[in-house]
Amino acid sequence: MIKKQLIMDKALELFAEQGFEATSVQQITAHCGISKGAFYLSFKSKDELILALIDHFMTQFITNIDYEVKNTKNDGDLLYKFYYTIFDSFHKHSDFGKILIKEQMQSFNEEFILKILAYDQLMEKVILSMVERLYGEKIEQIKYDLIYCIKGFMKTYSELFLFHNLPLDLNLLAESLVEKTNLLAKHITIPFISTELVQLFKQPTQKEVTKEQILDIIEQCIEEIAESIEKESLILLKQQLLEPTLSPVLVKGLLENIRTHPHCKWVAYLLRNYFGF
Amino acid sequence: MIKKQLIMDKALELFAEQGFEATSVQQITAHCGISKGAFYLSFKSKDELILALIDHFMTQFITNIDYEVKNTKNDGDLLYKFYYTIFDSFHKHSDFGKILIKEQMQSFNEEFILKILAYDQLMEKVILSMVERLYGEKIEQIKYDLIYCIKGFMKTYSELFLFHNLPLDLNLLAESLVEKTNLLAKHITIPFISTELVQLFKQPTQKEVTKEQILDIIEQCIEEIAESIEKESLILLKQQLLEPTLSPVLVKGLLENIRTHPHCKWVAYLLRNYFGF
DNA sequence: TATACTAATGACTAACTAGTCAGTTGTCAA
DNA sequence: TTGACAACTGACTAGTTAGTCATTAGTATA
Repeated sequence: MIKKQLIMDKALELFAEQGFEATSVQQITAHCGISKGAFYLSFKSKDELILALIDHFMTQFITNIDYEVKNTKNDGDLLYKFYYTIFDSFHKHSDFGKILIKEQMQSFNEEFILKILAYDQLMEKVILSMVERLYGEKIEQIKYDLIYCIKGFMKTYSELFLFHNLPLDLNLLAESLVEKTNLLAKHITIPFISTELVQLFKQPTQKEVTKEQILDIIEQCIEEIAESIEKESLILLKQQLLEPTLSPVLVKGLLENIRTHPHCKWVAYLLRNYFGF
Repeated sequence: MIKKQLIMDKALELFAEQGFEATSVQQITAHCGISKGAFYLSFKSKDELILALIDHFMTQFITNIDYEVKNTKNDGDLLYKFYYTIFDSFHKHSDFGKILIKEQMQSFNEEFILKILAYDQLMEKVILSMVERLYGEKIEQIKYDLIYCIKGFMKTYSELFLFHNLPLDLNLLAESLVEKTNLLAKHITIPFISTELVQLFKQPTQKEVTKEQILDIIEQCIEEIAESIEKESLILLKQQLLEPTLSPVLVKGLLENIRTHPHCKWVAYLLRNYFGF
């Protein structure tokens, strides 16, 4: 397990520099100081490593944003916190950010694209819920344009510091983008992306996660982590999922317990959605 | 020469699908119906092919936009024409557009990155001149933010139709983005990208093209193209470059003669800048 | 028809790749 | 000390890659 993490860390560095395909398993193992065989004890294949990386960071990423959005009570702070969290994550995990921007689309492997696309749509969902909460029905006609503008800001402004490592004033960046977003939200009259247009490319993916799938993931999580409050909470949450007995406030408390544990973030996100928090 | 074009066309299709590295020379030659040896008669290496592709499309691309911007007399149409031309080009050369978005940064080869970066800066220069002409000194403080927002629009909105091939209403798209751009230009008060910040990452590249370099390129161009008005014009322009004798209006006419010829577009762009049109 | 030249071929090399597996090492418990 | 077991190694296979070059096909001129 610790070895798996080592490989993922070191591989990420190389991928960010050279890209997936240009990086060989040889290079990765050399960079880790382990043998080729040891690599294949942790991962079935090179592809599995890549998928694991995507899952690891994207779940972390979306989970953070989603939590921030859902738990900011004051609407006035919401956009600011959104941008701040986004760029803070990008900055902290700049290696993964580079990969994401670089390799975001059809690199070769159908599975990668679908995975990244699915996560991209989750992110859109989070942005959409934020936009709707902030601006209400007034922006019904222009909400998809707004989402695409926000995504545009995220892309161009993150490149600015991902690829030239400049000193970054996160506070100013967030404030600046909040102003831009508010401006667009208040004054756009000519939307380009209609609801019909969105339907046209939203057919695939977007499948709901079933209770059984969540149970599987909890199970896996329980095995992975050591004896702790998080583990106890997970076990109780699993029972709650099978047979609801606890009151909502208790469940919410249990979710708070596991919220920050790196291995539980994704489960926490799924459960929050499942229980309707 | 005709074979070179064939290889570039067919390679582009494969690159757009699979990326540079995932596409082998074998695949390219098979797709062209030629032998491996024949490939190496046209290009010294696989890298040379890629560089040639970048040059071919980027020069075409920037040249088109630059001409459109410089030759639109009415400021009211300028932004509209800019967006229209950009997305029209992206749409027509969607294969190259995909590659550009995908592979825009450090894929592995230092030379590619520098090339694309240099063209990117040329594009920024064109956008900057347009923004300054449209909004004047009012936007002095926010002009770089404006450029980055425009680039953000270009990125997100082009992905929309590059990767899901939807029906595209170019007119509506351009109008919609014109409105957004004007909104931002008029109301932004909190810029993020200061002039100092720009200086920090603008050190490399951006070298001016010398008269001698232009002469070299003209020479090459004259050899490449058949006997024609374009060729005659080129020869006269070359003489003008060595020894200015013709009046500006005549030079401008000669430039008009070569403007649309695919092999001369880049030369025309360089000469326009050199003669100050 | 003979000659000279260029265009084109594809088997070949050397260097790489992902993935395997027989064998070695290290670490425990008995 | 012995035995059992898991962790680990790196030479190995089978395949792909970019690039070369002796050979051949095609064409134009004398």
